Amino acid sequence: MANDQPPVCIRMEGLPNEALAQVAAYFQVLSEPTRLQILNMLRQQARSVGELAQLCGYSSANISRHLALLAQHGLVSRETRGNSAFFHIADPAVYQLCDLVCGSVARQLERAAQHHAAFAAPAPRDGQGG
Amino acid sequence: MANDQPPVCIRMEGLPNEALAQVAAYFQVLSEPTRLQILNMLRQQARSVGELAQLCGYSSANISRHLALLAQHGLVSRETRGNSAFFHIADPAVYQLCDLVCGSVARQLERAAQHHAAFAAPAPRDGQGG
DNA sequence: TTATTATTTGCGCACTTAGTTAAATAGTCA
DNA sequence: TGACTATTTAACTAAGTGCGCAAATAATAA
Repeated sequence: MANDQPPVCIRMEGLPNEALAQVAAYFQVLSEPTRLQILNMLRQQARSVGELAQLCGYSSANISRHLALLAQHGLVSRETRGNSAFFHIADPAVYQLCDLVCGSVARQLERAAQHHAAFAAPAPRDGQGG
Repeated sequence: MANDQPPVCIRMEGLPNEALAQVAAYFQVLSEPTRLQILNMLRQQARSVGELAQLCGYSSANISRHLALLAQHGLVSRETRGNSAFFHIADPAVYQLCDLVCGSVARQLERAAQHHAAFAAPAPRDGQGG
């Protein structure tokens, strides 16, 4: 399977509330640092539950639940190997998403830093913060 | 006002946990149907708190809190007009994000529907569910 | 000034969720 | 079969969140 991402050209504008709830649910899956950590670790290769648990510093039970949620929303897929469960990324679009958010967060942090600097400095002279 | 979105080329990969928490926080802001509704309503024009409250069917207090959160993360901006507070989109990138998620959700729903159909019918023939 | 309208904030309630430990389930090996 | 390992699920706790109501705050009008 090379390209399983058809351009589903859908816009959120005009979506009924039911559909908005689905979109919100997807965002909610990504609203947890631990789950983002997991996604980061699966970026290069598939990993088992125990492996991810050790890397994250949490219990296997906890990571298993996170993985179940990620799988439920189609972000990761499960594969049984021996008596372990390996998970790999199922929807690479999630990385586009995360990178977009990283950009927005970075801009916001920059703005906040300038705002903060405006209180520390007596007069805003030049916008070339350094 | 042309293009105030410099390509901040940041990837989530390799981000420290602190930064991941910021990214997660941004996603969390978008993980509420009411807030997505608000963003949808601000797509075309700025609106006041009371106006949004009426359109959403919630109290002004509730909408005010949602708007404060959105503003705190740089998604909307506040502007005082008369004795009303008007809010407008500050980070248009949020719509890219939402549309991307709409695509992922749509793909996931399609997959789920096929999965569901596989259980309902003995042979996958036609999708005319009633 | 007071009256009116709009927004924000304090408080409580119902509900959700991330984390734990312990028990249940699934798969491998002898 | 039983012993062992890995994963999942159940039960629970602590913390967070959305909501409405009511009070506080801000801005306009008289």
